[in-house]
Amino acid sequence: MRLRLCTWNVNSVRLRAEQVARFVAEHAPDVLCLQEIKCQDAEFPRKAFEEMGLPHLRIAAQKGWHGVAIASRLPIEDAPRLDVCREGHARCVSAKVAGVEVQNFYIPAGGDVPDRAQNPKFDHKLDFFEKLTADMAARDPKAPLAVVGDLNVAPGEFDVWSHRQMSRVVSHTPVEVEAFARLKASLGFTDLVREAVPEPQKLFSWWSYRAQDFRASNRGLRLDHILISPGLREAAFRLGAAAARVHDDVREWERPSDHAPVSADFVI
Amino acid sequence: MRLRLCTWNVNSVRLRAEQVARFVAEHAPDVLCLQEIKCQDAEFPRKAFEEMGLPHLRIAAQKGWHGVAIASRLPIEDAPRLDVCREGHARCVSAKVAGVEVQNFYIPAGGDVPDRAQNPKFDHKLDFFEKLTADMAARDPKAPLAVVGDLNVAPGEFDVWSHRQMSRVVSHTPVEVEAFARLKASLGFTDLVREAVPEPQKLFSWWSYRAQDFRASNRGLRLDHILISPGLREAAFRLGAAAARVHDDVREWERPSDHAPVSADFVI
DNA sequence: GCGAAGGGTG
DNA sequence: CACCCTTCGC
Repeated sequence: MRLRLCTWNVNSVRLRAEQVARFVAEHAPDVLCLQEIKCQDAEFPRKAFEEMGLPHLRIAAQKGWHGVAIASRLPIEDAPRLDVCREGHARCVSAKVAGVEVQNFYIPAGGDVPDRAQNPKFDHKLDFFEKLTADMAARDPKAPLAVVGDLNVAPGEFDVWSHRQMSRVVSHTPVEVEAFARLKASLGFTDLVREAVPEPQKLFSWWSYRAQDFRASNRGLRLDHILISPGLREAAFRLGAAAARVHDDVREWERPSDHAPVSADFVI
Repeated sequence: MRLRLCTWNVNSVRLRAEQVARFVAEHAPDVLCLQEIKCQDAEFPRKAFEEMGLPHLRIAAQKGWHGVAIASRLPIEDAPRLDVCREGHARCVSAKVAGVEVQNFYIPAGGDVPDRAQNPKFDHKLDFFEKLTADMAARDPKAPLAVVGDLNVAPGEFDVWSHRQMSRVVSHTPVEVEAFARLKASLGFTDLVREAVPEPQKLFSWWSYRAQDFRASNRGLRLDHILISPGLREAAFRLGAAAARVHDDVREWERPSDHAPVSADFVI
């Protein structure tokens, strides 16, 4: 069976309901992980997701800010609820679908100043990575697990439009890149989208709203990720190469999110 | 030549550009007076008005609030600029089109408490009426003049959904009704829309956004007016009865203003 | 630039 | 309810 897993920072699920429906109609994800739903649980457009064919939901929501959800075509079983956000924000949600554990995160952006002592938001971001890394280090690598979401770090030099300029900017500073690398190493994760689109190809999943024409300037960052455990590698590579991509055309739609969806196919 | 003069409180001309275009396409006003354009001069959608066939503009604008404009199919000449708003708001704009002077006003709503001493907004509203009345009293009645706009007073008992209840509510209190009557008397104005739709017919031009179904409850007010000087009466009645109306169907359109357009035809 | 938030107005 | 404002975050 093919299992298509997608992750998308929608920047308000209520304002983006139409675009989500279009993406689901065009690409038929089996599991859709959302970040920045920006609504309370009761405000989530459940009916729209039912009509899209994704009736099974796990939602972690709060008023107005953050918020994550997993919508699934197939029934959802419980998966461990991680306690990695010290501020109590709605930034983590989990599910087990077709035997695969999915952990969906919206990691804090981290503010402007890349200094833990000066900037509590940056400290929170690194603390989030540390807690998450510690949890993953204790896992069984053979269990099928996907860690997905807006991790708010562009981990490689080809994941940013300018490695030199971005090295001083939050999302691509050395300390964040190292935190990402430690998370990846903790369980031997595969960065699946990067495997499918190898370096030195540039690959982005986010472009600022501030650019007039995001295609022309193309000052993007790859912030949205699908990391898979060793136990899920076989399912990802059963057809040879990894089938994973960024749906950057979605960034051109009417009233888009600033993030594009990212998807990966598994055979399970 | 037929001259169709319309007035409409659009409640943001930028958000209502489509509805204005539709109204102009369906009713072909020669002169369209707008209130509550809610934008600065540079933000006014000039191009859209050119495309509607109303390229001649007079705009009195300020940031975000109030703001009035006159858009015309025919060239505009200068008309007296009245200094009747003591707060310096963008509430007055004038034009002379085809020999007819048009004075377009957005008179202050006046707040909640109908007491000049307690409520400075109510005092401002009455002061505005007094200054305007004084200016009009000094005019030549034989000159063709139209005073139009959102005057924020429902002057007659059939201009409100409930005369008894509204007599204690700002817009229909006795002191406002008297202020309106004095303005009307100052130059011998004709309330043209009321002439076309005589009492005791109820006639409204505004319905609150708060009502679920404005047709069902029909708790409207007639706040938008076309007053004409004795010198313009002949042009209004040349075909017998006055051709003036409220376009209440517009209140049912998608994303409507809370005010409906009002129009009057002249033969000049 | 584009989302939220709360506050003010009609 | 539905516009404006400002502040905030990304």
